[in-house]
Amino acid sequence: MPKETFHNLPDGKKQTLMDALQKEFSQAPLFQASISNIIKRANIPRGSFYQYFVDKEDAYFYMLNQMLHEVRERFLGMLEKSDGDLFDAMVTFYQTMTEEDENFHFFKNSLLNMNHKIEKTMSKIFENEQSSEQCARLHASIDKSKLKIEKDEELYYVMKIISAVTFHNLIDRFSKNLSNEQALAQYCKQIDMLKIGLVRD
Amino acid sequence: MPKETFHNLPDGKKQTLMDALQKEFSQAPLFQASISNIIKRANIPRGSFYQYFVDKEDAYFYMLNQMLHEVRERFLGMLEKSDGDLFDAMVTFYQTMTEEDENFHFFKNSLLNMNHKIEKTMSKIFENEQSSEQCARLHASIDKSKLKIEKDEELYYVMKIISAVTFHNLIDRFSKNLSNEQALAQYCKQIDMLKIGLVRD
DNA sequence: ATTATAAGTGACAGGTTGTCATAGGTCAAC
DNA sequence: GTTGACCTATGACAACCTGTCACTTATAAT
Repeated sequence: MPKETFHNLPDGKKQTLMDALQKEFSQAPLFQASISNIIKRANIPRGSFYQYFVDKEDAYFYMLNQMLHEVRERFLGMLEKSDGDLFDAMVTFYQTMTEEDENFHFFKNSLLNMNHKIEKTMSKIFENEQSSEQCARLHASIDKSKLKIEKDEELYYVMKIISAVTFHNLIDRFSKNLSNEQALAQYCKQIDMLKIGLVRD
Repeated sequence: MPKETFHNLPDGKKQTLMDALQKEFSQAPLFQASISNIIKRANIPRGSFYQYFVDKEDAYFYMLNQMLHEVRERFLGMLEKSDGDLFDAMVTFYQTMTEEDENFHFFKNSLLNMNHKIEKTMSKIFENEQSSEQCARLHASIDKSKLKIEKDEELYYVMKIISAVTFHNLIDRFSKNLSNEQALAQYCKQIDMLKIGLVRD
């Protein structure tokens, strides 16, 4: 987490710094991004950076969390719009993630170089930890009657499966540079298979 | 790929170097491993390393591929032993990957810091690219009559789904330090859900 | 004005990487 | 056995990067 000092910063300076972070992390994945670049861009001295953040990771995860908050809201919105149909919402979600908005390159880099810490953070979009309070809203928005689950706990596994497959498809889309149409078709195919199951009755 | 010079090395020296690589990459993930450490361990001068490999990545992927070759053989063996039942074989495979053999830490590091390039390489275990010749043996070993697929092409998606879920479970197992029993139970649960499908009929 | 507390700063030590000029070995041919 | 072609070995080096720290400057409160 950023240090107190960062939060005390006047809005202008804070924004400049955020922009610098955003640019650097859009250009290179976490492990390749450099603090030197960031401070050059933000035009702050080296010492100041360490006044605000513990290190590169700290800054990165701050950014990432900020962005994910929006994404999560968007996802919950989709879920409500699709009357609690998890699969429909996921497909819509998948599509928005492949659209080239201002955060496209940031997410692309993050997905292509996703270690377990990044993934854990990203999974918050579908907040899902067993016994988390935060996930109440998610649980409330999903129409469970459509799902083949008996206990609430099983929803946890459903979410795990779906998010695993979704992230993998996004990564595939980016690493192979598939067209949006191709990638979407593949994703939908897989979602369908998840729905009906993989073994013959 | 390692340079010619590496292959020309006398076996003893080659082995020493491989051991040094293996140790370094077991101790730290690719992005944190250092060439300086490797050459210290292997007791070779800096210039020599670059005589053998293009860079750290080159050395890493050489190692990884070597190891994966064995793993793949093991997996195909399991598949045959379980009479072509893909799901049974996967569960056995999952278990062997969580056993603490000599390569345990190497794979743990790789899984916890798996970018798309590492993942692509690892997926070779379940070699599966559409229109690849290499995957003939895999296709031959799987009893497709047990699967809900119509065209051969659909097997591609089945494998994608299963490997996505499997890798995610392995990562979960390692990052949360679950016990083998706990982790296996969760994995089997998810495999079952994949088999029968996620939506109510 | 004085003092305490917070923030800003850049030179620096210690580490890393990839390169390159130089030195050393091997082997076939003359 | 000398020559030259070719491959390999070597470590000093430039260029970079990170995290720290002693020091300066600002702000606020008494």
